[in-house]
Amino acid sequence: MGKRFYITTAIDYTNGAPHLGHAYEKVVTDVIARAHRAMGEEVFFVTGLDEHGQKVQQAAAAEGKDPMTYCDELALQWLALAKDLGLSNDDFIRTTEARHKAVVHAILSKLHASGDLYSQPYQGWYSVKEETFLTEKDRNPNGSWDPKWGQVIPLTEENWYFRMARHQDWLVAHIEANPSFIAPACRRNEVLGFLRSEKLADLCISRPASRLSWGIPLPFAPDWVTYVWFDALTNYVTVAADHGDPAVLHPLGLPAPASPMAQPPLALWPADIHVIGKDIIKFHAVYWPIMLHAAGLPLPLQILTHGWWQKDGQKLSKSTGNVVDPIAVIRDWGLDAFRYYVLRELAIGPDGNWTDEGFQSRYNAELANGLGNLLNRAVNMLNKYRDGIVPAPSDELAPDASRAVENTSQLLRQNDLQGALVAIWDLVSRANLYVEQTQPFKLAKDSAQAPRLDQVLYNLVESCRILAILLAPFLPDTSRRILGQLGIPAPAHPHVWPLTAWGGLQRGHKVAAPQPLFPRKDLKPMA
RNA sequence: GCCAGGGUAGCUCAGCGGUAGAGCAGGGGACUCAUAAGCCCUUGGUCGGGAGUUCGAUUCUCCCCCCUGGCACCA
Repeated sequence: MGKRFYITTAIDYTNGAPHLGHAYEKVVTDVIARAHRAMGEEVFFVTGLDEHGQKVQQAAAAEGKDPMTYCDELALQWLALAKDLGLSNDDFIRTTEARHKAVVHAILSKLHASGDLYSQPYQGWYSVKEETFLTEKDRNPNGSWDPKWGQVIPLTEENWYFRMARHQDWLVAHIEANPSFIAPACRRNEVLGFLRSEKLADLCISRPASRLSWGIPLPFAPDWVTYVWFDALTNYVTVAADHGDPAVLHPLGLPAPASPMAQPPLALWPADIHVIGKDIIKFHAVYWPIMLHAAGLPLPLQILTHGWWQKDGQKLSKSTGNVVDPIAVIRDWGLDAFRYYVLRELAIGPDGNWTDEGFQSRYNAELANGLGNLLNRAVNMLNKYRDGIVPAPSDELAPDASRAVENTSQLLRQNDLQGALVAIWDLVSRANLYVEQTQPFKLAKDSAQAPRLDQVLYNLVESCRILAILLAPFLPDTSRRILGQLGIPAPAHPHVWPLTAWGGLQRGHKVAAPQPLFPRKDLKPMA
């Protein structure tokens, strides 16, 4: 039972419909998962939903539904998104599942027993209308409360807290000793910056059940439910526990689960990468490591933080209609066009800007004119001049192909998906240039040049075959379609990287008919 | 306010001591296998402002201006 490469997305909070940001994070994670599979690793990729909490409770009530029904209905929408995005996830976690409650209870019980949790009254100003405590920051400069809060009353409430401050020095040391723990580096610096300058406050981990019923009760104090942290973050170990991972079961004192999911048991924990958005970095780079440390569990190896998307230089906003609907883009342009644009346009880290013009420009220039046209002209010429029969191998472009494979592999290992696509397109450009330099359409007119034409055609279709393999993690469907046109069946297993070796196409092999991969589209405003 | 990172061709960015580069966009050309795609050539910048160090600064130092991100419950 070898340790699998375990990668997660953040779980999404189900108080609305999915948008570009959600879709982006999932695509990034999917590509990394597929890349590791391609390069020979056993991978476990999980995404899911965070379904508890006040907003869900309120949204359900507003629709006259009980929360579980509300969550079940929304979950269908999110499962559909995962399918539409072509995700290769191995599990899908929902925090309302029984398997999750068991693990949350186990962690909380362990921390309670070890004295890491304590209860304490909190007194503050409470908005009855909004059902939330207010702070001095919510107060108007003149000391009054904004009318939007309605009636504001002083309220005392007992809650449970998690001792964090005593782990602060340990965490700083851990981050310093593990430079790749928080990526990219600018995020690491930010986390170190505030960890060094501010003393961590203990974390309030509960809400009275009387005020928030939609949650997991504290195992040692059922009049409270656990509040977000131990509920949402714990999902990552829930999945491992549910698949029978002893690295989680033993420290938490959990029995091996009876579920079929745990047969055979998998070794998942610790996670290799948590992919998250920059907005939740403190939870993943500060709270989560401390929670795990206190519970005696190993830490994830990397918190990989991506940026946010804007549209036309403006913040995405439902109220102003400045949104990108990933489902609509996929419907109109195809899944791989969507995946390509978000991966190629934005490196993992900085914020990005979606423009319809940019999308169409990359679609036409890079997918249609670059990759698609290369395949089309290569397959077309082989059909036209050699009845689709592959000639004897020739290795004129082998060094270029192997450079592309080498660069792509290296960049993928660094999670530089954007850089890897650039490296792959270097080969696309090289092969297109090769056509101009060798002019096979002229060679075809002179029977004395037949041997030379054979060489050129082989180099072209073989380059296309290697491109299909390199693209498999990024554009799985396109990869299959290229192989299809080359008359090659889809690989039987995901560990395809050995197929990047030059010379895979055999003499005498018959390719299929050419068909445009990405039909060119006229530039016009997107629907 | 504090911390960090930036301000270089129309756009996105690389360069970081020896008087500027790429991709895209714009302009021109030869070709024709191809999704009128691809290929070749090309216009275009007092490198945010000022001072200093230096034989010499886009590159180093200082000051100023502007932008972005972070500063503890938004992917």
